[in-house]
Amino acid sequence: MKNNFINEITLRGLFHQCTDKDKLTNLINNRSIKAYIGFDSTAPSLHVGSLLQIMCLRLLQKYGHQPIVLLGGGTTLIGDPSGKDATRRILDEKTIDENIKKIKKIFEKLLDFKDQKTMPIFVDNAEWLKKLKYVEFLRNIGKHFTINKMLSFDSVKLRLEREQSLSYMEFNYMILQAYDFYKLNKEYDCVLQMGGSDQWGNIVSGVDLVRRMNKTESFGLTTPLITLASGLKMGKTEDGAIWLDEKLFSPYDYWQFWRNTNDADVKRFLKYFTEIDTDELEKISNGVENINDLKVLLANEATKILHGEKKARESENTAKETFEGSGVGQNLPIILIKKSFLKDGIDVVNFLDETKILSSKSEIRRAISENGIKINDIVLTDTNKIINLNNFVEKNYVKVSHGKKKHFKIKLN
RNA sequence: GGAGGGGUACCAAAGCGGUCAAAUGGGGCGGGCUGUAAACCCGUUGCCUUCGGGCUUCGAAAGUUCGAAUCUUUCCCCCUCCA
Repeated sequence: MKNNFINEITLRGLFHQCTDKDKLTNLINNRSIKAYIGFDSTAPSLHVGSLLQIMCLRLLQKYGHQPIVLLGGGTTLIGDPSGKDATRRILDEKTIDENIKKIKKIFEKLLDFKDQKTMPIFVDNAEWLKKLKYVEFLRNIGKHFTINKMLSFDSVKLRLEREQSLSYMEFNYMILQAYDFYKLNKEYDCVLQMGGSDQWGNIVSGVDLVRRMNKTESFGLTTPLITLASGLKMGKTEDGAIWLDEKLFSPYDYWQFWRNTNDADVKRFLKYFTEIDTDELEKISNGVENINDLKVLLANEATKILHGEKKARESENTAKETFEGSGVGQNLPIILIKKSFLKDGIDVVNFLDETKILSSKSEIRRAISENGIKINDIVLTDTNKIINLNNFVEKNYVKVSHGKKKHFKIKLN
């Protein structure tokens, strides 16, 4: 029974909890609604950690509802204490604005803009938050919040229990987020706020505030917190972030990320991150002999959603050529270096340094001594090997590999 | 405002005059096994090097000393308790 949004997210395992599931189900069966999710604008791109929420928005559109994407220029200035041990780095407004612009572009790829009725609405809460007057705000909004209750929310409680400081600024975050919902409810008739389960407290506060201020019922719905089989949070590590912006993380790398999913996670991820019908999925995963085929399916579908069909195919082919044949994948990242640089021949260390594949000469030497560098698929052992124009005569590129998975084509310009 | 504790590499955390480019754990990277998986095992993890070494790092600056992450002074930042 996938006749509505709630059923489908439930089947896909995206449903965690809802303020009133029956009533909300009833509502969405009767009319098209608007629902919002707020996204952090602390980085110039979203990463896979936000993807689950975005999938929810896509499903929302599928069932004829309209998503509101809130890019939190206002709340980002404050910093959400949820799930954070320490105070976040506070960004300046200019950076946040730039981030918002870039993040919008990503949504343009991920959401559907064709149908006027379900076309996403972008809002920036800086618009209203920055205009707030303190005393007025305290009198009108602040009176609806009790400290007693606020202290009971996990985001606050945990910080206090661990005796980690929580600034007054951060403490106010949930009020501002609640205020966002109130505003969106009032001005856009937005009746649903969604988010990760860590947002529950903030969301419920919003639902409460809407009831008190606008005298209407609104709903909150959360998705489960996705952890990997390894226990790690998805896409959360600082340097290993899987960015959705292709400038930061190429489609091929993105494809590879999904292709390398842990066995234990594949079936779940197919439900979360692809839009293959759940019954269909059941059949496919039961019928498949080699789990790697499922990983390829996942990689293809997930890449398709973000980068489009063509990029997905290209990535698959490149991967096939690179890993299954001894050939060179067509779409391996290409690195250009100046012809003049090689004119007189140069030792590999400097050659590799010029490609910027590794970040220092020490690292290059180390990699070579660990047998981690291949030139045209031959392990490089000699640090003094000379690379010159002759290496580019036969083919117009040299293939350089770092480890088993990172391959590059070096071309001259 | 008063009293105390602290800032060490990507992160956590030891070191408290030389043997410290800095223990250990996590993370990262490479190798092995394998299935481009997990688990496990091994190596590696500041920069440069003619591979002898050289150079710059332990919040910032100045100083003591033959010699400082370690001692002194000033400054900046963080935390805890009291008012």
